[in-house]
Amino acid sequence: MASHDDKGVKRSNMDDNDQDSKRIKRAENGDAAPEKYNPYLAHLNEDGNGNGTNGDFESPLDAFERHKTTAVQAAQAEDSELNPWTGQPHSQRYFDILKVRRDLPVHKQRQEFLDMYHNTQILVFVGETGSGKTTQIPQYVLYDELPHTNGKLIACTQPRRVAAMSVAQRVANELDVELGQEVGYSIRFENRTGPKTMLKYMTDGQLLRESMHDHDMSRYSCIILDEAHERTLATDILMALLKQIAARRSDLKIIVMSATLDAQKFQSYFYNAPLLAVPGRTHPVEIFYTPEPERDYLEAAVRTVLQIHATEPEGDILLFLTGEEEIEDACRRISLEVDDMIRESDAGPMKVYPLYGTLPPAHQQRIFEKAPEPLRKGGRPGRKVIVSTNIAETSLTIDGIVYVVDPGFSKQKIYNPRSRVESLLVSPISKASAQQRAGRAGRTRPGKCFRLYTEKAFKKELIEQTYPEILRSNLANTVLELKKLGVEDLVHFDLMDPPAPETMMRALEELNYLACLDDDGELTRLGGLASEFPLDPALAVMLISSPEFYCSNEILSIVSLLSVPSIWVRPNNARKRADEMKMQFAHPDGDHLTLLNAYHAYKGAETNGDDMKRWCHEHFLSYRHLSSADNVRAQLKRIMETHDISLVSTPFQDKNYYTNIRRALLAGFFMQVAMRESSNSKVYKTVKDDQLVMIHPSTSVTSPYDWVVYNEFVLTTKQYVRTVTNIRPEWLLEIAPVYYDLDTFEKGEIKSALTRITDKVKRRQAIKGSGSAR
DNA sequence: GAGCACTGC
Repeated sequence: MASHDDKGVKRSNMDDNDQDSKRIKRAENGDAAPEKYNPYLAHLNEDGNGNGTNGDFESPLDAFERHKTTAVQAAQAEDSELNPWTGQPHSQRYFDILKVRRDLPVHKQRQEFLDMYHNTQILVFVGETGSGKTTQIPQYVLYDELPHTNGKLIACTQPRRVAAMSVAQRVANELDVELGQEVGYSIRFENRTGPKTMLKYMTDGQLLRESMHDHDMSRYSCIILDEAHERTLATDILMALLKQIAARRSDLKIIVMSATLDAQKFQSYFYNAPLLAVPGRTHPVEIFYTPEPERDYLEAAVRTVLQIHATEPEGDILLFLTGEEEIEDACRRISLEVDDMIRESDAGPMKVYPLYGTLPPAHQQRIFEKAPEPLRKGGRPGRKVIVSTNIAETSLTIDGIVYVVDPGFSKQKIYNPRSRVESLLVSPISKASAQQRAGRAGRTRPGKCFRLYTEKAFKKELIEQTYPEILRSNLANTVLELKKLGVEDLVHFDLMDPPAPETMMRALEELNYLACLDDDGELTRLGGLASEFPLDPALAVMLISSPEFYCSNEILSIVSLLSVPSIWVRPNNARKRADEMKMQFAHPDGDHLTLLNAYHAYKGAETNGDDMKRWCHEHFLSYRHLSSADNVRAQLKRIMETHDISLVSTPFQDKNYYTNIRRALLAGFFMQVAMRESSNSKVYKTVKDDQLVMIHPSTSVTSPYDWVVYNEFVLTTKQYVRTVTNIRPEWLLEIAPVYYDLDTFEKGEIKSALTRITDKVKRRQAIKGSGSAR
């Protein structure tokens, strides 16, 4: 990100300078001059991409006054022959889309929106699905902010990349401009904006990253936070930051957009900002509850789907379950039962589709296939049922769903600051989630939602909103970001839902041990550097320290591989072969080293000119995740280069090649170390936390030493440490002397083991010393 | 001898 961000900063300065000179010129000519005072339009003549447009055109916008425009004025400009932003003739498609846009619920309230926008700095906007807020509001702002007059951009954030990309494309079409020109988007790995860009869709995390180098967000005149009700970590931090920035920058406007449920909360958080609500456009959904609680929700879910198929009219079904295994199981059971139904009672055909995030994209696409035809002419209609995780609640919308089956559970991340463990737990959903799920049935016509819990449970037991991410996460990364963002006082940083003090303390403690924060809580040089990387602090510190261990190239690869989903593919019907393939890459001393071997093999085959998709398939490796790791690696490498972190390797023939890497792992992960309970035991105890753990069975470590460093702690049926590598305990005292300071170490087996080792090392050194003296 | 809800930088 460093390189293109640098460009971004330079560019915006250029624009500003450009703008200044134009502004002066404009002042000389007086306000009426319709001359080309538009820095964006000026490029049309220069860069050769302007299709020969003449920048000297009379735009209806010339008569507009910033923050004083009306809906009528804007509509007239939109109706004109020539595009007011580019001077190009409007296409027929433009007018076709314009007609549709004017039919959106939000359109009726354009003037009302402008009146409010003109009179406030912060505005809360509430619009349900189908209101058109994501595409229209930024355009209404565009016609009022007139970015060509001050060179500042309008930003609209989204929690997900796909949304930022697809909405930007849609709005570019609506404005009849080319994507990446006047309208663009910016997401990790892809910046499709240019010197002419006025409206920029971006991920919330991307705006947060940007603001680390521009604390006032000075490039923007208006920032729109969309889908704020989702309460992502990035959105929560942005809201608190924007509250502060708004006090410093009276010229910055902020719009917070949300679905209805929590609107008042946003309003009061932003000093009782005015609120505008626009109805959505959805069909009614009838809700059914079970009279009695269900003992086995999976069984009940399968039964309900079959019952819908047998008794309800045509229409597709969406069933929400919690995870891959459960979904595959349910799909099998439904398919079997439907076969029986067809044989026994002449039911229509039903196609069953699983849907979850780790499913390859090509398989995900299958859910959009049409429902099957009746088995014979005039037979009972066919339908499809999609069995999905929460991914269908927000990320993916499927048209044609008429029936939703909601057992009321989802897997949620929870964080326990005491044990410092993040884990996934099947938990009851919130009322807001239940409503969102039900809404999925009413997108194309009136639908039905079957809740597999009682109405009483819905009212009394479900919480209103899912807890925001900030309350469910390890905040080490966030605290580091905030320090870099210049937030001095974390305790009084005005977050909408402040996390537990213990979570904050844990994060500060962790960053202090990593030497990212000093004892006064101030950002150190290392901390500043670590915050430049889009990584967890431990990974960043490991990467920054790796040149000292002569293996930064290798650690860079390992860090990238640890930053993407698992590269190992293990299909249910070929587990044994997959495990055998993995053995080819296995390094006896560590899973980190095994990952590295697989990556090197991958790069080798690539250089060989092999068909990489095929190669990966043959070797049971995920092409998707390996190429994504490659992408991450390139980004991290750029950041290392900009900060003069050298890329070095120990020669592969050197006997210390792997030892150096194993030692470097400890530079970041010295807090994630476990010691074997006794020499024959399979049980390990984690350092300082004293958790009893086993090594995850997926490991390739054949003969575990008494000490291992681990990448993650997973809590499932048992407590496991996953991705482990053998280490020598004396390295700990050498590489992390503060954390392993025996004077402050709590009494126990680990302390005594470490004490024995120190003594041994001392003795050895004494012998060596006396030996050389002789 | 297990199993990755979902995002994001």
